[in-house]
Amino acid sequence: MKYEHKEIEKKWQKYWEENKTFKTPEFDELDKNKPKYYVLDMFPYPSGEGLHVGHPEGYTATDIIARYKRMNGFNVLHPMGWDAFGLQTEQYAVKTGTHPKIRTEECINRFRTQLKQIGFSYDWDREVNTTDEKYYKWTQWIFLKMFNSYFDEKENKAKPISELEIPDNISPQEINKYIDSQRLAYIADEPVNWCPELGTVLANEEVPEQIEKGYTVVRRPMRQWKLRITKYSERLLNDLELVDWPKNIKELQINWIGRSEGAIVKFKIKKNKQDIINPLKDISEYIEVFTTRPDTLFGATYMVLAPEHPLVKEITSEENITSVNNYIENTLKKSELERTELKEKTGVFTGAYAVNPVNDKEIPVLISDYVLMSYGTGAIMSVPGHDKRDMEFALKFNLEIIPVVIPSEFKDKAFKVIADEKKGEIIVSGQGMQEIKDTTDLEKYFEDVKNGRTCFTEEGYSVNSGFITGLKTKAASDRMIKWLEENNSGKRSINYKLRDWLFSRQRYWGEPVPILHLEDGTVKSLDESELPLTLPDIESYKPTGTGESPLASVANWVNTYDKETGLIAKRETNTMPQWAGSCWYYLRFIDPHNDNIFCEKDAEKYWMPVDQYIGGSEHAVLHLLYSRFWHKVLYDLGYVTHNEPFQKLFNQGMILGEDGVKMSKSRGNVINPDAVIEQFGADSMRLFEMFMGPLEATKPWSTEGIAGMNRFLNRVWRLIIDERTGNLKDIICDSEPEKKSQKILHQTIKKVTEDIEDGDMKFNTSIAQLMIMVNELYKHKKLYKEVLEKFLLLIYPFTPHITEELWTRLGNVPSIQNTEWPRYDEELAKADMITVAFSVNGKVRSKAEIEFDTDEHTLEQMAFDDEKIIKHIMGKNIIKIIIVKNKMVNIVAK
RNA sequence: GCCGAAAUGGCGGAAUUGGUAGACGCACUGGACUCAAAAUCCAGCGAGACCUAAAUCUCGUAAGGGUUCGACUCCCUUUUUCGGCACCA
Repeated sequence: MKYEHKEIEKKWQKYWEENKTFKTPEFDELDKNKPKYYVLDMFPYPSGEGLHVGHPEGYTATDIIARYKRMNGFNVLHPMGWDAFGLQTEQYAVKTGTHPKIRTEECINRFRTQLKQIGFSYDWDREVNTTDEKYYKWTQWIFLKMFNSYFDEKENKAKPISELEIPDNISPQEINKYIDSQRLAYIADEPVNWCPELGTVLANEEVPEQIEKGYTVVRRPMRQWKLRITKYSERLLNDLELVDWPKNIKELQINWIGRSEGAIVKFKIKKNKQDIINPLKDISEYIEVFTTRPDTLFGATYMVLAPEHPLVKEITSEENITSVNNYIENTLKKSELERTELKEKTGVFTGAYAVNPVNDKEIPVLISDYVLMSYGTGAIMSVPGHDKRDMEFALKFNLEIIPVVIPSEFKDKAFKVIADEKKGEIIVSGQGMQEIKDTTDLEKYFEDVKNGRTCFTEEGYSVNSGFITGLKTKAASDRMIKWLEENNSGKRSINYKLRDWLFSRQRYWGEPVPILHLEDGTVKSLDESELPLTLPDIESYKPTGTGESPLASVANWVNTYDKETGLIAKRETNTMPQWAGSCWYYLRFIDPHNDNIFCEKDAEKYWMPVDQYIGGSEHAVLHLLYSRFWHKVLYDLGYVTHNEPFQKLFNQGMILGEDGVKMSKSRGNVINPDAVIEQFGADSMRLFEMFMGPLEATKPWSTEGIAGMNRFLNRVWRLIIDERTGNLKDIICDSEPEKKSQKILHQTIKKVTEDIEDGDMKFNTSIAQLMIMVNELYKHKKLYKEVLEKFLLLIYPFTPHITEELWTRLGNVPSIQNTEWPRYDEELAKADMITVAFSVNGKVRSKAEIEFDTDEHTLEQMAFDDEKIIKHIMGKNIIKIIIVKNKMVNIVAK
């Protein structure tokens, strides 16, 4: 009887389902004395195309871990669900008129069937679906928690809005406005990323991907919901140290958060050379700039504002109004892409001047689109000598360049250093130096900077900079900040690139935002008891294009009233972005059917954090940053007990087509997992995906490769089953295994155990060892049941179906899952005989088989007795002998 | 441009507290079995030198240099590929 993968796989999948083999007991019934292990996949978006071979790669790895951990006595949580809100389904609805709910269900059913075919050991009773009302009720609930919270700067954490202190100087009319301005979820009326083709706005994090897909993204002012993720910049950055994540993902988040240290400097403004604007009463007396190089302040020769800067209109002088307005208009017309494209710098003069606080020098104020309103203060001081962009701009507009930093190698030529016992070093300018060194290259450097031939942007020593001249960049910056603070002209400041999260979408297929807009103009949240706020049925899913969601047209849904006050109200018609549901799904898996709370606290405390999280790196700054943020809010409010959700993260690599390029329909190189399973079986596919190489590597698919895996499983089958009779092979016996079999077995246990335990996800070497063991057993005349059983246990996490079958055929009771993982004996796992290399001058000249742990002296003797070695050292002087036990002997001879 | 990862046979890959380079699989070649094929089994398989074989030797882990008795592994320089960011002041 041959190995019939189809029959066997169907049989065991049915068995597992009927017996709920992989069910994680409810929290009440759980044996809490056992250690826990939460192993999670990034749940998929169930697209219409179904699963592709990339999905099962990570899922197989987590499945191996889950099965292994269960065998090692852990309570394992290994769930699966659906991230099912999304534009693709909605676009399909627009095209076909099919309700997204129906389409979503179809896709989910397809995905579920496919996943079950691969034999993953999920606890399907915990399946979640982000589009299910029972699920998104809690997504909305968490949103309300954010709406009803503020960020306490002193304690660096979120707190309920009821604890917000209202400053004394706020009038009663303004209180609501003040409260609204502090909420973690708030409405902002600012330029946003508008995508006309999709008919919706996008988060900053989403823009690059959509542009790559060929969509356009323009900046457009709109009233939008935002989440105050920027308040968590520092914690999101610092807490990366607490988690075991790949370096590159941490790096991506660090870059995205983009912390930079520096100072804010206040510049007084003159509308023209004579007047100072409203010096006493107006707050626009100053314009603030952010700089990371306060040490270069003496080199600031002009100031540039972003065209959208609110003070531009105020400071522009009469004669410059036309050109300034034209420029602003042109900028606003540009898309985000055009705006950030590197091109020749443009800009116009406002007619105003700023006063440099350190030397009272008047410098012109210009506007240019290379300064972004969204970063820092939207204004910069320009130091063209030491900033490339400023240099480029200065050369084009013929602005002054002053060198204020020199590279370290010029230090001795520029300064004379006199040691002083009390004050350390006193620096005297180069002009007064007694021993004048050749300073021509220093002078050339100054000339080059002034002429724009050189732009030195690195750290060095300050020159031409008054009280900081002679100081190293770091010290000069500190000294400057101190001066600014003493003179009320600025302060130390830390800036982040991270922006608040644009959280609303003008689409139908998302969680409705549970907010009412009352007739008196106030904004009010629904009561928790009113959740879920469900999506109404609708005529057309088409985006309106006006920036309003299709929900706006459902009058009987939109128009309502406030139960508390009786005021007429309109519902918020924006929905939440796709990322919302995935921000907390890992918590719902812990307690998926609870109607009273999103996740019961004791259960949360037991299961969290996720011990191992596996998914693609495309979520590095989207899902992984957003969910960390939500988790921290929930942590601050006391709903979860851990600061970070995902302790250990691993990114699987991409699987390419057989031609070595990314799989795509247009290239026709897409591999369909259904066809692979049909031909070779799920076990072969699982085994092959793990054998292709380390999990994180990007590697091409190979049909011939998977045929090889199938061949191997056939070999495993025939090792135990006699194909002619269908019975066990005659050479299998019950007696105590002899040493040769024990040896290979224990070596294999050791290798596989260590490979799974070390977390490197290099299962290719475990499989190689399993193959070596099979090859070895084929050479044996006698097979021992015990050895075969342990072999099955070892390969079980990789290929569960065939092993369940062989396990029962060897006379055992299913499921093999309930058997303990085998232990190895270190002594038995050691090799008896080992090959050592004898080399002369580092070149291997001979080898010998010897007993393991043969002592150094014997090794040396053997080397000198070796004929080939004698040949190579004859007539030479022995200079040195290096002996490494169990490895080699090297003789150095001349 | 900046940051990160990587480069080993025909292919996927293995080997690092520095110690036999190429485990394991694929492809390929030869043989056995067969009327034949498939399947299976056995053997070979980095390049080169000597007519052939064995033996032996030389070269070989992107390129060049260095440290060392000994380097895929450590250090410096360069090239290429992939991923990310990109006027972030």
